[in-house]
Amino acid sequence: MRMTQTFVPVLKENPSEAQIVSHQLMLRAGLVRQTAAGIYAWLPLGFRVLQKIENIVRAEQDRAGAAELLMPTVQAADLWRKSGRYDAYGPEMLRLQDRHGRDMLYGPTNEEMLTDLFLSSATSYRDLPKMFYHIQWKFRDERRPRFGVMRGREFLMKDAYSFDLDEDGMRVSYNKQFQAYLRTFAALGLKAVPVRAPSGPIGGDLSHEFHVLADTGESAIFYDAALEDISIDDPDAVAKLSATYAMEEEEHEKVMDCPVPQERLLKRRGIEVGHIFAFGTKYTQSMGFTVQGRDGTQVHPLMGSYGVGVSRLMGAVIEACHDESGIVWPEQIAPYRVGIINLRQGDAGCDSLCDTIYERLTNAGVEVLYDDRDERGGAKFAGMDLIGLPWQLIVGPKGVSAGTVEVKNRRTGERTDLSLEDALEKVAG
RNA sequence: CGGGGAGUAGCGCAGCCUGGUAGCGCAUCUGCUUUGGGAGCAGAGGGUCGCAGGUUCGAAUCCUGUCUCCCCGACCA
Repeated sequence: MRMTQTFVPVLKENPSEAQIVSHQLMLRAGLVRQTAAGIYAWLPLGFRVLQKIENIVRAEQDRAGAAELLMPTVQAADLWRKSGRYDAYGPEMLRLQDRHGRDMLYGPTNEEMLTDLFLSSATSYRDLPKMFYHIQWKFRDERRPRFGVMRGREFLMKDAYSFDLDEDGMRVSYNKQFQAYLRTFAALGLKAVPVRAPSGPIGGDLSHEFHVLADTGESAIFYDAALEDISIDDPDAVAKLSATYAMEEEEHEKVMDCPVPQERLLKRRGIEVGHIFAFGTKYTQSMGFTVQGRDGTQVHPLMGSYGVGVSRLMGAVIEACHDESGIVWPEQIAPYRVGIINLRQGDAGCDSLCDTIYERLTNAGVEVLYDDRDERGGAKFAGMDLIGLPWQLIVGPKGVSAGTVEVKNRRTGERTDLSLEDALEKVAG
């Protein structure tokens, strides 16, 4: 993509509404723009990142055996009256009426809808276990939206729902999602800590929150240093992690005798990016969902639900991956892999070398953003650093006459002059 | 929802106290000079001062109402 063809409105100054660094950088790098409190438009660069995060989440859900579907954003109030949550949910639910005066709502979550969908076709224990997920926009009318995309009112969320015949099965499903979460956050280049959580209003007794470690995180978490030695590739990772001490500050303070010796107890800040629950029959009971068991009796399936804040993750990644100059994207989710900086736009030698690089990388399937604007070098350098693509190829008159291209690694700052061939190879990965 | 703050040019801000018809930086446009880390000079364009009432000869400025946004707290992916 050429910079002159896409839309990347970078800002030199910090917009006054942004307080935390991820919010500032998202606005400055032209990823998003706020349209109302807690509601954002995703600009071309931000949208690309969002889709990449989504695809990583999707890949791990598929691997865990969850079936993807897509449920609507607008739901009928009657569905929620069945479960009793229409009245219980409170002002965070955005309620509306259609032209006939029917009560509708913009979905804050989908337990009712999915249970209702599955209930009519699942009649036997043979239909279980089953796990579903979808990635959809949700709306929660937060009292105070803040931190940009990290606590918006409208947000993109992956939520998964599992149905099992018994406790053991429910635990198996729960662990599958647990494992999927470990893989997902690792694939995003993040360090995430599973923290035992009070399950709150959804109910049930088995629940974990996943916190991405970042100094600017909202919540403080305490955990056993041993947790850091557990590899997610360990087949017993879930069991080991579940057994290792990790608590949010508030819960930690309630613990009388912390089982972790002082010298091994770590305190870090984290951003909650995922939350999993196993809550049993809460909705299958209220929604009247039963299947016939092996012994002929009717039983309520046991459910779990599993959320990942997809749009929030972008904020979390930036909190964890940035420096003074701007964003430093992990390669997997960078909007483009390579940025080309033409230092002398309009100079025949520079233009043609840039065109060659652009075409060859594009043909090789490498995602490239070519800054072909008629701007001075300084502005292009600063802009490219701000946007944070992993690799920069810098083309100027000096290099053109010397037959070299400068390759810069955004993360390390390392810069090397290479021949065209070597530069292309280095950057192609 | 309680407490605080802010709405003036695309962005960041001053002016408001002590009413007299709007200014600065960045950005934009034109020209010239520049060109390897957000260029220099000269010129130019752009604002119903959030909105609605009121006071006044006269309101960005004073009064009332209202909308929006931000921050701190209590709740959430």
